[in-house]
Amino acid sequence: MKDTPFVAIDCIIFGFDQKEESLKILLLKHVLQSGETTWSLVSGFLNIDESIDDAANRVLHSLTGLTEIYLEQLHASGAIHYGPEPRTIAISYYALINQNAGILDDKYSAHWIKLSEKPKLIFDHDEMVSRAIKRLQRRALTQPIGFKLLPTKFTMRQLIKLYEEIIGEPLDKRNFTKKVISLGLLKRLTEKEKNSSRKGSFLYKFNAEKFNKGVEKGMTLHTT
Amino acid sequence: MKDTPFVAIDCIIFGFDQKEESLKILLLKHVLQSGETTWSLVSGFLNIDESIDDAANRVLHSLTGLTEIYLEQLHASGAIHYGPEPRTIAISYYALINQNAGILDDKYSAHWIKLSEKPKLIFDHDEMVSRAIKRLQRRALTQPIGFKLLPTKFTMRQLIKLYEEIIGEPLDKRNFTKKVISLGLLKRLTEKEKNSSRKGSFLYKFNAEKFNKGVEKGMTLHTT
DNA sequence: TCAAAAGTGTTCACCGTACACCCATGG
DNA sequence: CCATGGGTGTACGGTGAACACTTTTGA
Repeated sequence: MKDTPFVAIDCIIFGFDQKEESLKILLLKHVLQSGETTWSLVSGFLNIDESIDDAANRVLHSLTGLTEIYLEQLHASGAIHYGPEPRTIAISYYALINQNAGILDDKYSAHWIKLSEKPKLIFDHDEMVSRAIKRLQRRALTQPIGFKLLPTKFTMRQLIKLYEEIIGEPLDKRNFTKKVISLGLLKRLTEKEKNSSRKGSFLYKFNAEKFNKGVEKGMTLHTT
Repeated sequence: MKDTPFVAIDCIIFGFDQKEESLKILLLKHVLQSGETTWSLVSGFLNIDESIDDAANRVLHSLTGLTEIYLEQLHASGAIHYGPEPRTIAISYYALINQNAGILDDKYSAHWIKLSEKPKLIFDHDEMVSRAIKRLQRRALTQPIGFKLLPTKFTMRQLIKLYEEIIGEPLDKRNFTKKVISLGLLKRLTEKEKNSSRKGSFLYKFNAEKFNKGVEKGMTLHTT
């Protein structure tokens, strides 16, 4: 028996589907020789000559083609009698993608799945996902992290819908708008987006300077 | 070269010295053959046949004799070119000890060191400590976790001093007392502790039921 | 009698929350 | 002209924060 375990890297990748206005995660579909189908997180193994953060980036890039991703370590799990043999410990990361979660499917055999429609995953990946959701919820309420899931220009409606998806509760439009504006995190552009409504709605960008300060101060959001 | 890394477990163990009213961590002193002295966290290696949580408990117990400890995983670190060869990744845990941080020194060759007097530690243990302090500070402001550092019966003064040590700022006695009482986390006993003052001060215990609810609701503390 | 710690209330300012109507425009 | 989504302000209550004096009793 080996005396050191394998180290797996598992990534919970969140994306916001702007069309469906829903939060999704990127999953890999495996078709076994038996014909059975299983699902897993985007995963790989740590190489002996790379740091674990590098490994997470490599895994993410090689399976999705994505780069410059917000990535944060979540947890190391290493129960016995659960998961693959030989002995493996798993380090999970969660990632936020600021691109429309509807593209890049076929090329990489990864699929964007609505959180509410998530199939059962292998090993302890389900537990990792629920841990990632909790982390995302906590972060969203204390840091302006949700912005990392949106494209450069976005409407206030998209921002609200995104936060509603994350925390799983409806938000008050006026209070939310007031809050994010008063935090100074946003720049309203003069452009309007005209597809979604007859009136058209303003586009916003992030105010990058204030953004970083805001992370420290925290960002409390109104619910209901 | 091996293709899987060693997995180290490093524990940041916090204790509250009631005599000195200061927060301390438990460190191991190593005297090298050269006569040089180095310091490290309480550490060990993951065995192939135990979970990582079990490993943390084992390491903690074998080096301190302590059991039934509050333990929480912090982070996995695994940079290359830093730390021991052969390749090792380290999983850090932080622990809170509810016993007076002045005992059990000699028996286990571990030393309680004031945070302000912490020597430089080996590898990336300093980084782990600062991460642990941050975590403890955050937890202390949102969960009644600080109670885990006190004995069963304690005075309000001790509780305040502990929180002041944790967050590194003075607290308003009246506001703090009001807050913790209103949260219902405490039971005031009829006993008084008579050593610290002529008047004597009431002893408190935790209200275990409300304690767990309080964890969910959060506990905000007054500063200044 | 005095020193040293314990105990206790009030006021103010801010912010989170609830809540509803008019605007612009493409069809 | 009307349906659809966009945009905006006010009033109330709760809570965090500031702040000082009296009590007790061992030495």
